[in-house]
Amino acid sequence: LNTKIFQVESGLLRSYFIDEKGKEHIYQFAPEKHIIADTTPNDEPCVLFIDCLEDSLIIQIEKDFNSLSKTPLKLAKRLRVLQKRIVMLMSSAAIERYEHFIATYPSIIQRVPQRMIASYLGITPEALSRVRKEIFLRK
Amino acid sequence: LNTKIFQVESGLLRSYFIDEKGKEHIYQFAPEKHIIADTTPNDEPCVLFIDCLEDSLIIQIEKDFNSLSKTPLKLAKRLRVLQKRIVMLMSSAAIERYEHFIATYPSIIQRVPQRMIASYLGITPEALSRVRKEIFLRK
DNA sequence: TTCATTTCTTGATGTACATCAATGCACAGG
DNA sequence: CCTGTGCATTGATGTACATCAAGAAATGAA
Repeated sequence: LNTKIFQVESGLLRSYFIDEKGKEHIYQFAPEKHIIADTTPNDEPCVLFIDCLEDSLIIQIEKDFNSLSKTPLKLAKRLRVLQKRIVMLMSSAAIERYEHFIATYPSIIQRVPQRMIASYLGITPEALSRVRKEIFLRK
Repeated sequence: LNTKIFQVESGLLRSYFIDEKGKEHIYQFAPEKHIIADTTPNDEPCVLFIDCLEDSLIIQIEKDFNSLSKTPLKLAKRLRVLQKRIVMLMSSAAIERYEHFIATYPSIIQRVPQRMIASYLGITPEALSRVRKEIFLRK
């Protein structure tokens, strides 16, 4: 069921969703200390799937959204991440989103295959490959 | 300064940002009962501008993010909206985003010019005009 | 090692949207 | 009444990315 919030102690999780065409999109990577959740309203079916990318230790920090008064700071942090994500999706080209990603999550680059990063960035693996080539050629 | 959260009692606000090319993108519409904020971290400059689209009555509900324990439910609601927004931006074509918008915010359509809805959807006014024509021709 | 499987890359082509430019259409002020 | 001034529409063209297809490179199992 949805409306659960988890905190990652160690390891790496991801959440992702499947669109109408069957295509998978990674919504979030959650390394150590991050929280991960499907915030779909209770009366709607979940949209996010969550799974482990590495062996991980996870704590369930709240059992539903109606009793989360102890964790507002973590929620505020999530809001910041989501705001930045939306701003990037609306205004930046793929290459800029990738550069922002590696600046923000340098450690994740080495821990997941490129196609997952592409999926997180909202582009195809082919497009990410070309973006990386472009960055490489600039130097 | 940023890190303030406002609740709209009546009227209609928007938040928007300007990208590197000088293009404006509407981040959020906030009609009655909605909350609106720039959740940029305190140590970074604000990215969102907020202004009124109608005469409005606004309450500042928290003066900063470090003392928001009284409003976690509102934050949870915002998280849901943002999650849906990201899912739509990543997986839906402009026409689907528009149809979702009119289903979700039917009243806002009549209250703001189309170019603002286009900006919220992440497309140009021209593209929205064509989307609307397409929907009209389907009937 | 070898073979299988998955991932990454590269090229050719397609498409959804942006951009640019022109026109139409309201509404407000003279 | 005209006449701006912003908004919506339409057409022509451009572009960033997707899709499809093929090969190369990495990864892992026997």
